[in-house]
Formats: sequence, C-alpha cells, structure tokens
Amino acid sequence: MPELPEVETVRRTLEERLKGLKITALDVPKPTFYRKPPKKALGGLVGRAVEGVDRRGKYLIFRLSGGRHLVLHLGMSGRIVFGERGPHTRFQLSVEGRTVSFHDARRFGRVGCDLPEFGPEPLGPDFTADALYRAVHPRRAPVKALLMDQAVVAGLGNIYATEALYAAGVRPGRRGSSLSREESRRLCASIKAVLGLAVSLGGSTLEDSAYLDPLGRAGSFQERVAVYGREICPRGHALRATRRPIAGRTSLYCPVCQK
DNA sequence: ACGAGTACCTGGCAGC
DNA sequence: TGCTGCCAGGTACTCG
Repeated sequence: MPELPEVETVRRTLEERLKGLKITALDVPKPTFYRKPPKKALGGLVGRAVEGVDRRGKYLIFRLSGGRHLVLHLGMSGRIVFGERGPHTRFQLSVEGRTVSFHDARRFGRVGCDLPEFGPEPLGPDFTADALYRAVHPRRAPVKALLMDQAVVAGLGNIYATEALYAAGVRPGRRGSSLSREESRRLCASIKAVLGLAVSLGGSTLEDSAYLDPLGRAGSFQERVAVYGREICPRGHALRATRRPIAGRTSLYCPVCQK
C-alpha cells in the first residue's frame, strides 16, 4: 500500500533510470481496465523525453518535454515495473529500449494529467508544528482522519499515520480541536521522523502488501514498525483497536503510551 | 463547510 | 480440495 515513502522510493528509482530518455512506444493492452479511458493523459507521449520524475503526496508526476505531464497514483496495489507486461498491466512504455509497465491488480490506481489540492509536504519546510496546529485545531474529526486527509498534509495513509500517532503519544480518536500546541509539536516532529526513516529504508513491505520498487526491491521499514499490524507495543503493552474504525480504516493504539 | 458513510476492485486468507 | 465470504486500502462521491 504505497504511501509517501514507497512513492518516493519509486520516484527515485524511475528518475535515476529514465531521466533524459525518450519515450519510443506506448501500449495499452486493455483500455477497458479504466473507468474512463485516459486518452488525454496517454495521448501524444511518444517522442517526448522524460525530463524528470516528481512526487506530490502519493502522486508521481512524469515531467516530459514540451511541457507535458503524466500523473500517476498507485492506489493500493499499483506497481511500476521494469519489464514484461502481466495480466494486470494498464499501460506499458518503451523508453529507449527499456520497458516500463504500470500494473494495478485492484484498479484503485489513477492515470491522469491533473493533481488535486494538497496540504504541505510533510518533509518540507512548510509543514511546521504551527501549520499542523492551525489545520487541526478548528476540526472536530478524529486526528487520524485529519492526518490521512491529503488537504491537511500530503502523503500519509493508514500505516504512517498510525505510527506517527504512536510516536507522538496521541490517541488516533482524539478530536483535532482537542490537541494542544505541545501535542501538535510532537505530532509534527513524529511525522517527519517516521517518514524520514521510512524513506531512508525504502518504504514498507508488509506481509499483506505486495509493495516492491520498480526493480523488485522490498522496503525494510516494516522491521521498525512499532504498532501497525502488531499486538504489543515496543514497551510491552497490549495494543487496542478502536472500537469503531476511524475514517473507515482499522486503527490501533497503545492505551498506556498514547493519551 | 464539515464529517460520516460508501462505492470502487480483486487477491488472499480464514473457516467450513 | 474447493467453496464462500470477508478484509485490506486511497480517493471521490453522496448525504445529512
């Protein structure tokens, strides 16, 4: 389930391998895989060079010559792979002899030209304790739902929101308006620390997730996960699941470490 | 405007 | 073994 660290790992691999190369062919094996066939997004790509690969939140942006962009969201099962097409390939690019394909078994991924509105990048300078406090304080929704709201902060999903809340000692069900400035400061710092570590470890490849980077390499943040998918927290307390899921996601927290 | 709920989709797994 | 049914996840939508 790609969140910011996984998408960033994919971005780095793609940029390293594709920058400066020209797209020589495009193949869309099954246009019916799309709800709306992305003619606009995939039209006119052949002949353009890849000037760079950027990331915003969980979105990948291929920056192409002539001012064109190709925007991808991996959804939860999307993968970009160097190599052969498979049964779930949505499109395949030839880039000067290399083959790059977008696989998406569960079809939650998106292919397009446009990006939605985002909050700040959590690892960037605009995401500060004060900015987080100002975004969260007027809101009554559970803080975990706010962290997963891409308009509050871009790139967190269930795993990293859960981990950051544990690291900050804040329960996921707390209303945004109940957070103190000190808690916002800790939460901001925890988000940066958790995401920074996860990026440096190439993301998470959990047992139930098929995440691999485009070269087939697994991440290793799952070895450092404190609570997500576990039963006992690092200090030995039994974890608890929130009785009703938050924002439709299962939520875990430690009743001792998190207030 | 906000928050809650749900559709989308299919692989993987538990339970029979 | 083979079947059923549920769960996972992010986003975009509807509804109150």
